[in-house]
Amino acid sequence: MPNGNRFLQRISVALPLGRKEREALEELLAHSSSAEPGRDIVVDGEAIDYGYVFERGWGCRYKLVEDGRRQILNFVLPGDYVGASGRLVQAADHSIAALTRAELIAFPSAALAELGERLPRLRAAFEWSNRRDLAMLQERIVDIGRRSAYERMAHLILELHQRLALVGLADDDGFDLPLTQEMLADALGLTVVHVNRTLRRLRESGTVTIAAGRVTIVDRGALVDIADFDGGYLHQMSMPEKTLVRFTN
Amino acid sequence: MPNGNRFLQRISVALPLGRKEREALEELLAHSSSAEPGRDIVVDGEAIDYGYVFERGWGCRYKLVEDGRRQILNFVLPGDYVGASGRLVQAADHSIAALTRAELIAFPSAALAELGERLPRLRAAFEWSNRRDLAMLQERIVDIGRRSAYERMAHLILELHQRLALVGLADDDGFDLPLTQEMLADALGLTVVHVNRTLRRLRESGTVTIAAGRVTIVDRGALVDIADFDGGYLHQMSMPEKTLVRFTN
DNA sequence: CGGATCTTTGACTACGTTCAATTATTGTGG
DNA sequence: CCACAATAATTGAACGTAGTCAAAGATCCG
Repeated sequence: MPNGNRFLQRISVALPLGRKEREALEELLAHSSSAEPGRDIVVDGEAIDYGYVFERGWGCRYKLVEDGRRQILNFVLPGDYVGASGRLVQAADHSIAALTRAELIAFPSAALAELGERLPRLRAAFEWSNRRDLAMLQERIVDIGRRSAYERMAHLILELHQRLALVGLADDDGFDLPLTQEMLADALGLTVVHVNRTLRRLRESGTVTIAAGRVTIVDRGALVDIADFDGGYLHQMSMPEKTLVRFTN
Repeated sequence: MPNGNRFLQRISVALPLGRKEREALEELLAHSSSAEPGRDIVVDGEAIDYGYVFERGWGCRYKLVEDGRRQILNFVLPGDYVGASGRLVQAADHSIAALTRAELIAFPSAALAELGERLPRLRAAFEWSNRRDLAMLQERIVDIGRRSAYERMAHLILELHQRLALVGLADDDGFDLPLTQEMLADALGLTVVHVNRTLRRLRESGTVTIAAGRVTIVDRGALVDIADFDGGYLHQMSMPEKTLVRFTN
């Protein structure tokens, strides 16, 4: 399987790329590498010259506050693009880390922007990716700001399930979750202890089980109810056909 | 003062636009209108054909959860652009409302995208705006997820102060704040009651006073300490000159 | 096998919510 | 311009969700 495939697979859900775009991307590919769990790929405040596609493994975008507390902004799954987009940003405004062993492809962001100049459809693909990130961040704000720990956890599980399903990494009854409870806590704005108790409650309610790195969804309907979940924000931003044709060269 | 000025003023902080871009924007201008306080400008889930610049007045982007609770994602200040960006989204993934009487300019998003096709520098301006929104959302997540009510409030006050200062709507010792405590609560993920108590604490600590629609910053240094504030995320994404020249036609 | 990391549980604390009532403040029609 | 209604701010008391501190199991991994 050639490099860049995961990303192309992912992006194609919203916007099928033509041969021209695919080829250009392949050429652009700077290098692929693998990152150890815990390793920072982008560091908050430092210059950022590359964008990255996670081909395998999980990562997260996060920020630290003064006293060392961490807030995870978003989990990064296989097929996701992170890092520099466009030529606007020179310093990263957050960090990106690998949470598991991960395989990445790096694209030099300057060249990527250059390429976007010539290929509007490719540009649209990245725009789509940005839009999706924005939508997820917004949902996360609602989550943390206005939902209880219980609802939040249910919501996150459903979001991950849906996102993973889109790249073939989940089946109907669950998915592999390579995250510690501390990572969940950092994403949900909770403490580890409370995450643990929340998971127990969910388990005892008979809706979902998390154990041994595996999430088993027992009663999805109940979970959706708890979370007030509507996955629309995860793909509503797909390209309408009317718009698509405009990009066809 | 011609329409679009606030926006041009705002956008120029990051990216001075040339005559060509200015003229194109002026032509594009669909209509300007004013909105009553509380009026929805964009409704979550509905089609969205326009982008809007707030020329005067405050607004917010928000989402509702099932039971009616509201989470404000972000405040919209004079000079800010909101709404459709690019051609990717057809249905809004959040609502936008006027919080005070507001004057807006509407741009048909399709035409805007069209225009962006021809004017890379204009496109970059909107990209900059999106980036900034993203940065603010991220900071809001950290705020709500990992900071206490006290810290959060201090942080919001400093953010608003800085943003308003950039458009000449604040001076060193404070700014006019046309928000009710309920709006603050909805933005910070708190209840009205707790916002009230938090404001009292801040007042009693001698750092900042909020009364009669006016924020008076007494001790900015102390406030920055409380909030762990670094305003970098609000303008770090300005265009470096090296990049700027590339856009000069 | 043994150390480190992660999970789980208990007891206690506290930040923030809820419910309720009172006091400003604002806006509007008579 | 006042009266009255509606909205907003403020405070108290009781409650509950989530945090803190601490310790014991479980699991992972060299």
